[in-house]
Amino acid sequence: MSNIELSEQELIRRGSLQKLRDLGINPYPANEFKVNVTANQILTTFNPEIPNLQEVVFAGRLMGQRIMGKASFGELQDETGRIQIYISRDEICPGEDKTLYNEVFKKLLDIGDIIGVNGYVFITQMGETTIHVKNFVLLSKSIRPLPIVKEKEGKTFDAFTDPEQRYRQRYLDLIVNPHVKEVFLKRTKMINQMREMFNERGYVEVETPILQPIPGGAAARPFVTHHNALNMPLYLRVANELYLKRLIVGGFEGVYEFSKDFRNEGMDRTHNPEFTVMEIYVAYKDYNWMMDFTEEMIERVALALHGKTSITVGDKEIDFKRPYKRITMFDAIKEYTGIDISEMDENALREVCLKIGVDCDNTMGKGKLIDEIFGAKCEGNYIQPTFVTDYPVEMSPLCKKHRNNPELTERFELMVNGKELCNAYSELNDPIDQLDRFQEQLRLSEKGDNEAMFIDMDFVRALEYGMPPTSGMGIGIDRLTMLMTNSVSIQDVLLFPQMKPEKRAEEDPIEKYLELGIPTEWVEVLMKMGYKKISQLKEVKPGKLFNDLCGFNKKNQLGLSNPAANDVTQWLN
RNA sequence: GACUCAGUAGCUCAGUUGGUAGAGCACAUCCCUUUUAAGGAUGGGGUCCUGGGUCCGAGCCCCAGCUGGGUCACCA
Repeated sequence: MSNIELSEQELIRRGSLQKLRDLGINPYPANEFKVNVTANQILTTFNPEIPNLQEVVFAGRLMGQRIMGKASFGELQDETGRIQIYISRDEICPGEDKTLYNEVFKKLLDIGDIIGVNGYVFITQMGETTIHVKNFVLLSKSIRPLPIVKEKEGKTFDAFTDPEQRYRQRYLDLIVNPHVKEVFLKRTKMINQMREMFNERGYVEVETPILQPIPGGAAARPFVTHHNALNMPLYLRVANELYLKRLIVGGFEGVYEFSKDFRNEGMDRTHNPEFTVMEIYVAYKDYNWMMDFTEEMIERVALALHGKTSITVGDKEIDFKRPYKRITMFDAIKEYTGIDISEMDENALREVCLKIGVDCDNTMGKGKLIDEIFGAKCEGNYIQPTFVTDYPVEMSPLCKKHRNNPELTERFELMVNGKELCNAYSELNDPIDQLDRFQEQLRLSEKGDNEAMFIDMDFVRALEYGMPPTSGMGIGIDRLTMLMTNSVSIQDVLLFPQMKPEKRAEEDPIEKYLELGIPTEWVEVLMKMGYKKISQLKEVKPGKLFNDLCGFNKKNQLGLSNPAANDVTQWLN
């Protein structure tokens, strides 16, 4: 980047960088810097009566500076928080040479620089726990100014809030918005809790293919890619269900995976094209067992994160204390519409839809119609955790038929805050039934249902060898994190949410300008003035360009010697 | 995908029938020195998202586009 593109503050910082080097200070030293304490440890353990922490070594990012002649204060931020530092000139510079204080600390350090200090901890007259610095060393120079966020009495000033910048430059968000880090620490803690619980029970964490020849296990539009050596299409997985069940066939009796899945669909507050799902499969269990297991898991997560089961989500209070309400889908529909659909056929259901104002069309089968009614009239009402069970067979091609009713399946979804959080089955292990269901999906697909599943014949073959009765459950980790951290957007629980690429203005390479005989220094000027392409340049009159160039030179005090009007004319020919 | 709101200094934001581009913080210079977002004084800093149009004149009005937010639709 040429200097002409930089803001004044960036230029000043680059100047400071050079001055530091001139003073023999390496702004990016290589050696290890051994700290022996964190900000949080200092703030929580310092006791002025002992006193402890009299030889601390600390490193962090300089987030504030209050310079006052012979003595200064600053704030350093490490992973655990912020701590004030106190620096006095004559301690840092005991001799005649006061450069380290007057120049380096006061002028050449900037907010954002990472420094290491050693000294002792004390409490100022104002009652602030502070490191009294005996020495400091620059560990990394920051040449781009940070947004300055200030806080007093819980009130935030000049908060860095632009969502676009926060998501695109998450590193910046994390530096200046400490509460953001909390969300991600909770996310990790949540995942660790779940993993711990599964491992305690002897279930095995596995990894299954992300690149799949058949994108099975869910009905969703996949991302497609191509393998060159095999010359075949491959799909990013939309689910890992069929692979985990193959492992149950292979003799594992409990397997789980935290799985990044990919769906080529719309993006909004609750959908990102890549997202995380935890799926677990346990042999010799059924969906009733899995409901108990799921309750236990979620209650455990809530307790680990909040120390209690009742959590505020938006304007609602949600209690994750088990047991959760269990209701069949038919009863749920009866509860909210007053209509008993349990004996109805497709036509009767379509009439119900018309009567209660639920959109439907002729491509919809029985299962889809029921799903629409449930989605429109019931789903949003389940704020407290509720297991909705026994879905119609048409909607659940991988799920075992209900032991008491072949039109239903042994499936449950856990609804929380009006949305689906978990999905679980007594897994279908009858290979002949499975093939029938896949073929039914194919028929639905031909009928126009673009959400129907692909057929995976190898999976059917695996079932033919015999899969033990198994229950499986999948839970959206991003959605669970949103609930547990009271976040309204999936972007707030993903470190790097998907964004459209930043648009960069097209520009011709410098060589093209040089070919026209334009000197390098003037190419930079032209770029800065907005002539990013030769074609733009060709459209302007030489006289105007000449005037503009000289004017720009003068206004910005570039100190260049102006070209001759004739030269400019030559360039444009 | 539809509708809607927004984009102005490094950050947060003002900007009056359309008439010389503003504030606070940050930055620079100087003065002061144990301060709690902000000591004092002075100063520098702008592609008003981009491209068209209307107009004597556009940050402002009109059209198109880009990026983002919100609502809805879609999302077993």
